[in-house]
Amino acid sequence: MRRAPTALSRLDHEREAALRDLDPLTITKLWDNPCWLSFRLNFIAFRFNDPVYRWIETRYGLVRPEFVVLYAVGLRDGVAAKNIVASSGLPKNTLSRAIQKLLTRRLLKRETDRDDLRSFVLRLTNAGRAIFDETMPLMVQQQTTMLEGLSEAEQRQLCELMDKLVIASPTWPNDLENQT
Amino acid sequence: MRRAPTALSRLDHEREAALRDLDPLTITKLWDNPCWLSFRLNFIAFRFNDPVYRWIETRYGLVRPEFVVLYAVGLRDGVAAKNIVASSGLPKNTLSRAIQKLLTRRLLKRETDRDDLRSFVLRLTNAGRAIFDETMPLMVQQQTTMLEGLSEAEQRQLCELMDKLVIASPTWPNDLENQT
DNA sequence: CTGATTTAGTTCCAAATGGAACTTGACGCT
DNA sequence: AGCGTCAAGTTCCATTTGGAACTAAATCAG
Repeated sequence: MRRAPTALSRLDHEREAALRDLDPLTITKLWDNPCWLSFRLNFIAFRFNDPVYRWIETRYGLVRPEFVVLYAVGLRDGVAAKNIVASSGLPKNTLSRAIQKLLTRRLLKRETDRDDLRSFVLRLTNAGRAIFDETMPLMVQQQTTMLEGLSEAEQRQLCELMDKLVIASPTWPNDLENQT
Repeated sequence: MRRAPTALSRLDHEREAALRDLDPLTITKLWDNPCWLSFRLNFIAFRFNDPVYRWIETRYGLVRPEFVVLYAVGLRDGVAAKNIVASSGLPKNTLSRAIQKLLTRRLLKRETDRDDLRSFVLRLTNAGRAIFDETMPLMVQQQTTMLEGLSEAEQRQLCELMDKLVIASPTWPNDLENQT
């Protein structure tokens, strides 16, 4: 027996529900698309990002780049703008402005880096930390909900597979044309 | 034996390379982040999307929303703007403009939908199809390269796990606050 | 059938975005 | 030390973006 009958029918039921709720073009992009990987990645990521950014915006009046900064500094106290640029893919002037905004709102503070006078060390203020601490559990909850459809073992598998991809990523080409 | 020694050392070598090439903050976001899922999704998706969009822009002068339209119509001839809106998450005015641009560049044509006179049926012209046909193999190649670090079995696993997530996605909340 | 509501797509305009130039400091190299 | 190149962050400004209002067609309620 490959799969328990109940599991099968449940999956079929859910598949039906999914096919009913999703736009036909979305279904094509997900299941009839040679580039299934990127579209599924984007699709799943969007179902996480979109609620998070809308929450952050309506609750705290922080727009996307601002929250990117707050979250980054929350995760790793003392980073510089350049690190956020490198890790987010956002242009540095956008992030510069986001940092200014957070500074004037006193959610962020900074001091010049003793080792590199061009650079600043960023830290959250108590108010900034409060937003981070309030938001993190909601984000974790959203992630938990999203992973609930997978068993413990499957969640671990997913984590490991994505780990392998990330580890391999430095070898991937940065340009389409450089593929021989 | 859990893992062949060569595989282990190879992984360690690659892990070291990854840790060396990536910004410290990126490493934190990937491996020391309660919300590992979304960041890894975004990270891997970005390594695909970014080369693709830069190629499309420099090669054909198409910006992101324009290529989103071209790709969507290429995948599924006869879709309407509303489908592209629903499947891409881009606002409808942005897509409206992208469609106008493609129409004037004669990469796209449209006819009114006989069943709904508000709506249009979109199709690629030969010129539009040529771009799609030229780009698709490069995108598939990029995807293949990205998946090369995984075995056949692992690739299938990844595909199935993402499938399950997508199938479950209609049950995920659309708002952070609605979590009880 | 008629009026009220919803939907597909467009237009308007204030705001966000991001490439490019700029400023200041770091890091070669000789 | 002196000069050329590079890097961190900011500023400038033309372009893009996207919320909101709009038009016209479809759908629903009575």
